[in-house]
Amino acid sequence: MDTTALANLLFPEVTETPADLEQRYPPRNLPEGARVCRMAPSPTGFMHLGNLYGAIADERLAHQSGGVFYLRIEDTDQKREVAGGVETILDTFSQYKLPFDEGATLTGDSGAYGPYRQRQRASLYHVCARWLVLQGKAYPCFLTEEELTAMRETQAAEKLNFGCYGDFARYRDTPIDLIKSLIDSGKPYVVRYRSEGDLSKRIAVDDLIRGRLDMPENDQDVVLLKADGIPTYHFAHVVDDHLMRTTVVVRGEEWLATLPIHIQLFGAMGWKPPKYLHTASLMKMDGGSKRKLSKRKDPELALSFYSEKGYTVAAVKEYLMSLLNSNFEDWRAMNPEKPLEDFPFSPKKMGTSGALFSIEKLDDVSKGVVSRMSADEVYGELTAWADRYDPDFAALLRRDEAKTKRMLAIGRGGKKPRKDITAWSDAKTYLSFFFDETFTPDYTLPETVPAGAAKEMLAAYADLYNPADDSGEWFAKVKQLACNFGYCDDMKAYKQTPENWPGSVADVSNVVRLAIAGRPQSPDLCEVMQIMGPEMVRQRLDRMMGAL
RNA sequence: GGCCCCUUGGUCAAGCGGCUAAGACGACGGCCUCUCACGCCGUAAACAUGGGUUCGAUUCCCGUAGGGGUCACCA
Repeated sequence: MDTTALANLLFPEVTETPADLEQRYPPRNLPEGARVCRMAPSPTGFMHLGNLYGAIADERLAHQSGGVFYLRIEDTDQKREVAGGVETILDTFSQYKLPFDEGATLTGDSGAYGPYRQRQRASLYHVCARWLVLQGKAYPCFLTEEELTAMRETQAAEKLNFGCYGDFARYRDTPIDLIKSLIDSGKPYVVRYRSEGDLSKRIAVDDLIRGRLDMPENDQDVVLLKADGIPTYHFAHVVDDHLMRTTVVVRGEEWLATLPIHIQLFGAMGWKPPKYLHTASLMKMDGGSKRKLSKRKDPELALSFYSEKGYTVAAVKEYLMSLLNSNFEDWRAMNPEKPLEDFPFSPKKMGTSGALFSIEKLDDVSKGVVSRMSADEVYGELTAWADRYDPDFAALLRRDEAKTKRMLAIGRGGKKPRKDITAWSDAKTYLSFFFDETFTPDYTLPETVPAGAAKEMLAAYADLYNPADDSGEWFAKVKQLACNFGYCDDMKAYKQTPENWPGSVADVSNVVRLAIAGRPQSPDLCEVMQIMGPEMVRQRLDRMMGAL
């Protein structure tokens, strides 16, 4: 076979060789140990937890080592591409504060190893594919979709492995004249790698978290270039990660099965493969068993889910980091105030089996994160969230900015801060009683207080109430009120012999709480009343008395 | 079906030949307490299974089972 003639027939426009590309994209000049990692999403308009999970590992690995973290857009599948897909990707990474050093931008590229969109790299893949053809390692294949399907059925019937290999690779040794006439007749074709691999032979590959892997060689003639001349993932990965000088490829474990293909292709090109780090997939409990999170079935996989609920960026990252590195939680407990970037991230600490995503755990992490924020920070983030998802609420927050901040400051800042807020959507619930517009009281009284008594208590309290009272004076008055109505003002005594009283000071204070907050729970009532001010307090006392 | 990965409480997980098998979330109970939230104390709860190797296996090896993934001109 005259491979030169075949190469010229297939790639008449190609004049360069891989050696030329080596020159154009020389090895990076980086200090020893610096890692080059990439985030390589498809612009499908859908960013999910898995993307972020891997990206955090990429970003940490790169930046912690003084290396490069770059963005490459894998747009080789036009069918799945969505308008604005790249914008979504860029927005997500800027929102989650994972800064790229180079890569695709909204309008083009930034960096010396571009282009960073695979479709724009077509000529690069062609140079490499042509070279493989020249070496006799690649050939055009004219198998149609129907023929491929039929092949698979035969293979299934005969209990053989699926795929295009050995004798099934019918176009391997097609004479060049026939190839030429098929091409001239307009028959579409793909370019396949001609595999010399043998399933009975083994290869060893090292994975950064799994250690040495022992796998069979690849014997499949995989597609390098699709009929439209655009590469498949396999070929694009090899060409791009080599020419872009990636040193660590972080990707999901679903790529483990095709790793022998990649190793084979790197070998065929005469290139050294990068290091690999295959992450465990995020799982979810479904019925009785675990399964990989699916974007069709699981709304919580989409990052937009967390934005809408108002989970903070910091909380989602912290939670993901705790899944990524098992010792992160301990480190965080020791270093509650340090930025995430100070944590010494290590691939060795990553787990190999799929972690079940737990929203309860996220909530716990989230409460901790929010409780450590200042009232001003909470106000700022909450308002920004409301601007986007709940403008009416945002307007209330702005109108009463100073008071809202004081409300948010209750129980904040000490050693043991309150943890009422998980995400901004429930901050709204938490604050709802504070604004007349969202105040929807439920005046269900404690069982120990009849309506008539409650009304009298409120009237009596209205007389006692002094806006200037501090918490000591405030509570003294509530106790006095309790006594006046024959309720016990000593909780210890009451718990010993509850039958001696109609109820306790807790019930009495809850009547007042009901009037002020419209519900049986609230943060420190005295503080709340001070923030509301006498006018609002009296209004609310009157409102409840009227309702009873 | 072939191949690959994985297997410690409900969940996330320490462990890396000898331990009463950590810790966290969740659950439950209690304390604190004017409610709630916090905090504190406590309880229940695990090495999938069968063979080896060894004085000794959660830990090493093999098998089995189970779970997951992958076998596209998708990534």
